[in-house]
Amino acid sequence: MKKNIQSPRGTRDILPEEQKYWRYLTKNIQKNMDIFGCQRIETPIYEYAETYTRAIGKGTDIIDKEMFEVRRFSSITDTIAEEDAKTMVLRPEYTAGIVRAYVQNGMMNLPQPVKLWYSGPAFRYERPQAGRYRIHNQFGVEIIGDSDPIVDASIILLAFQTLSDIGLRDALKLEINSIGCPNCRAKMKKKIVEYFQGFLEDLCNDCNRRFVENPLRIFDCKESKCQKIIDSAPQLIDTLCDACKSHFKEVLENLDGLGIPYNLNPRLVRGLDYYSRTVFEIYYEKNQNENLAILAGGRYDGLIELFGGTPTPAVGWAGGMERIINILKSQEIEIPAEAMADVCLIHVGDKAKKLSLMLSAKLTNAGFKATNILGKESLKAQLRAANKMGAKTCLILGQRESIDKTVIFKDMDSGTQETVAQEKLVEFLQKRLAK
RNA sequence: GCGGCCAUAGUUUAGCGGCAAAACUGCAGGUUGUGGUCCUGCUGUCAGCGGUUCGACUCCGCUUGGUCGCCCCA
Repeated sequence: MKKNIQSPRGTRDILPEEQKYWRYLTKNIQKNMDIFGCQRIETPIYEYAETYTRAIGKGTDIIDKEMFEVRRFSSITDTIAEEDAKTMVLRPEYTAGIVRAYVQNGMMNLPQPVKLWYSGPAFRYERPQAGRYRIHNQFGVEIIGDSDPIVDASIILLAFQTLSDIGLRDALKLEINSIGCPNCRAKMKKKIVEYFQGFLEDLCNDCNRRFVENPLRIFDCKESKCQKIIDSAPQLIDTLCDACKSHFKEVLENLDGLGIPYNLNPRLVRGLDYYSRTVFEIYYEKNQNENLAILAGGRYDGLIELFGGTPTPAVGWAGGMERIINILKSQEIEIPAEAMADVCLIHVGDKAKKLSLMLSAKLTNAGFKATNILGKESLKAQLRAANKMGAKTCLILGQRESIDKTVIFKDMDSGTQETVAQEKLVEFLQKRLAK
C-alpha cells in the first residue's frame, strides 16, 4: 500500500463545513472596513527577507526562527546560482510589506492619511499549538500619514465594532500601553537595565536571557518570582517624554469618550521593533486560550522612514482569523444561515435529466437560484438528497412531464405538489417564492 | 528550539500478545415515479518504519502528525 500524504505540520484544510464561519467573518470585516473608509490592499505573499528584517528587527523570534524561505524549486540543488540571489521569504505578517508598498508606489502623494485594510494568509514556522498555525489568516488595518491620537482611538473603535458585529461584544478586553518614541525607549531601557541589574539572580532563566536580548520583554514574564520584581520596577509611562505622554493621554481620553473600556497595562511591550508610542492587544475573556490575543497592534511612526520614505506617522492592527473562528465555534455563536437554492430540480430518466439541466439554466437566467441533483438516478435518492440539502421546494421532471411539457412543483415542508406547465413556470415560481 | 500526553473506518470511540468492533456518516435497496422517521444490506480501519516475540493493532525504539505547556506571537 502506498504511504498516505499528510498536510504539512501546522497547516490544515478549511473544509466546506467550516466555510460559513469564514464567510461570516469576512463579510463583517469587509463591511466595517468599508464604513471606516479603508481601501483594500493586497501585497505579495512573499517579499525580500530584508523587508521584514528591517522592520521587525533581528533578535525577534519572527526573524530569527520563524520565517519560511522561498526559492526556485529546481535550484535547490543549484547552490552556486542561488548565492547571488536575494533571499525571499513568505510574509510572517503584513505591516512591513504594506509600508514597503506605500513607499514604492508613492502613496505619500495620495490624500493623507492613507487608510488601508487587508486579509489573507501569513506564515510562521512555529511549533503548532492551539490557536497557532504555520499558515494562519490575518486581517488588519493600517492608517498611514496621521499622528493624531484620535486615529489611534478610532482604529481601536473599528476593532471593537468589527468584533462586536460578529458577536464577541460581551467579553472583549483591551490592554493598552505606550512604549514611547525611540528617545523615550532608550531612556527606559537604560533605567530598566539599571534596575534589573541588581536582581539578575532572582529572575528566571528566561528573564536573564531577555535581559541581554530585549530587556523590555522582562515585563511580559509570567513567573511569580519575576512578577514581584517587576511590580516595583520603574514604569514605562513615567519615563515618557512630554510629547509621548500627552499623545498617550489623548488616546486614553478619546477611548473614555467613546466608552471603550481598557486596562492600562504598564507591562505591555510587544515584540516587534517597529512599534512606537501606542501599543494594544484585545483578548476575548471567555476564550479557553485566554492568554492569546485575538487582535493586536500599535503605532509605528518610524517605519516609513526606515523604508526610505519621508518621516510619516502610522498606526494599525492585525487580527487572527483562526483564533476568532475558534471562539465563534466554541461559544456556539449563531451564524446567519447561508443563502440556499430556491428550487431543487429532480429528474427521472435520461431525457428528463438533460431537460432538467436546461430548465435550471433557464430559471437561473430568470433570477432564481436553481440547482440540479447530480450523481443520483432514482427519484427516492434525489429527494433524499434534496431533503438533506435543506431544499424548500423541488421541481420534479419525469417522462410524463417531458411529454406533457409540464413539471411537478413540490413544497418540501408541506409535501403538497401541483403540476405546472413549463411555459408558465417562471411566472408560477415568481408568485410561489415571493415570500 | 525544549518538555508532557496522544494516534484504531470519513467522524466519535470500544477492544485484545493469537478473528478488529460499534454508533454516526456515505452508498444501495425496502416492487411498477415521491424525501424527512423506520428497516435491510454494502463500502471502509489499527499513521509509517524498525525491534522484541512462534506470533504485535497491543510491548519497546525511531519517524511523521496532533494536543498541551515553555519560548514567542495574530
